Amino acid sequence: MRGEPLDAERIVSATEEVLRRHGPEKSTVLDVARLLGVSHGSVYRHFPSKAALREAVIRRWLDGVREDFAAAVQDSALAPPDRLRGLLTTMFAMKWAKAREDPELFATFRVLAAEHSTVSSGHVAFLLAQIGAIVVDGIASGDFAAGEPDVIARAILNATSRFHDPTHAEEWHSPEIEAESADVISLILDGIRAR
Amino acid sequence: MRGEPLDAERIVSATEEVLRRHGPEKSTVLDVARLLGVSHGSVYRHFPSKAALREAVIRRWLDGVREDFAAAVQDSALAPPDRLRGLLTTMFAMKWAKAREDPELFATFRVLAAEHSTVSSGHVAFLLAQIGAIVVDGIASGDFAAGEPDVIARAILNATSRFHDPTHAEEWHSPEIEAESADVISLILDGIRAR
DNA sequence: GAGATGACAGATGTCGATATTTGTCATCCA
DNA sequence: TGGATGACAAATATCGACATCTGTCATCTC
Repeated sequence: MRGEPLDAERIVSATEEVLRRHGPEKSTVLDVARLLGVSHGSVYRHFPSKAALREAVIRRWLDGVREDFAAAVQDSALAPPDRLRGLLTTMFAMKWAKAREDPELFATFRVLAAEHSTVSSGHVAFLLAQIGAIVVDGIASGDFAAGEPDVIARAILNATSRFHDPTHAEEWHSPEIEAESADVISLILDGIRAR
Repeated sequence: MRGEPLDAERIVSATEEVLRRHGPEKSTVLDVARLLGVSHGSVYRHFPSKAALREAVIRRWLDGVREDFAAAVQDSALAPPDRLRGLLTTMFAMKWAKAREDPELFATFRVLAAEHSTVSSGHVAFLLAQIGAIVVDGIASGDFAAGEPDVIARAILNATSRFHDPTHAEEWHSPEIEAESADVISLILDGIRAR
């Protein structure tokens, strides 16, 4: 750990590791400094506060999520309705997988996301844009009824919050969650389809 | 308070009052006994545990909510789509009003409801039945497309969780919540409408 | 004797004294 | 001279002694 130059990137990685080990309550910047083999004063040279450091962690984490997500929903040749179904299904499945494979870590990031709502709402904006783009295509192709794409995209995200909002993470353990999400997605697709 | 016979009903009322004053964390059965002017041993003659007492409170509270709700959505002469819109709008408005007019008390009942999930799921079953009845009518009248009423009712409740699930109570302060709920309701109505 | 009481043990909560952490900064050093 | 250090004050957290609460039950009262 020692030797290499100390930059923001390494500090963020160390912070992530400390959060992973100790959770959000018990993580201190002293822990981060110890892990890096430096004094805590050095950490404060790169980040103005503990809050800023945590924000950098959640920002980087969400950047990664967006990257994974974009890769998983490469725009296929499918028609907009199927693309939308695929996007939502993938989005839910990715969240559920993360929440289930490491609930502690997921809870940790949930705390950080709540602390830094600015970063979270940026993430929501990204999801809205992804959905909105498909809605625009669908309206253009005549698959979807005419309407305001932004309003429709928001309604879709709102109607599926139980399946993607981390607030509902506990409910994602239910074996019925997959069937229930499929039913809601079908309901939505019927709702926006052209008549 | 003294003098009258001590029955379960009076104990539940006193408990509600104590919860209202002190909140769920600080409420003790000693407080309840004090308010009633009896010893705490007497309370334990009527309820086997503090948990059972709290459960009785949340049960009675939800009974009241159902009564108010049933009164507010008296089946009108409207067609099923309008009845469904009215039911959902009323349901959300009632919750929002309660959460806003006394957030502390609402939070208290939220804690109790979470503690006693059996009671809560009974409440959900009631809501599902209300929605399901309208769906059945709508399918019969030809307003709604054919389908499994139970599945459809659950999908409707799931798609609107952001607007009725107390987990989202903080978000209900947003001025956009009303417009967003209206958009989701319209999306749902379009989704179940016969083609 | 049906119902209320209060003493009691064990569990849980409170509170102040003590220790740790956050954030700053004068100093050091390569 | 840019970057790291650790002493420091103020804010937070931890801990154990003490107080309160939960649930039981032998006893009392009407």
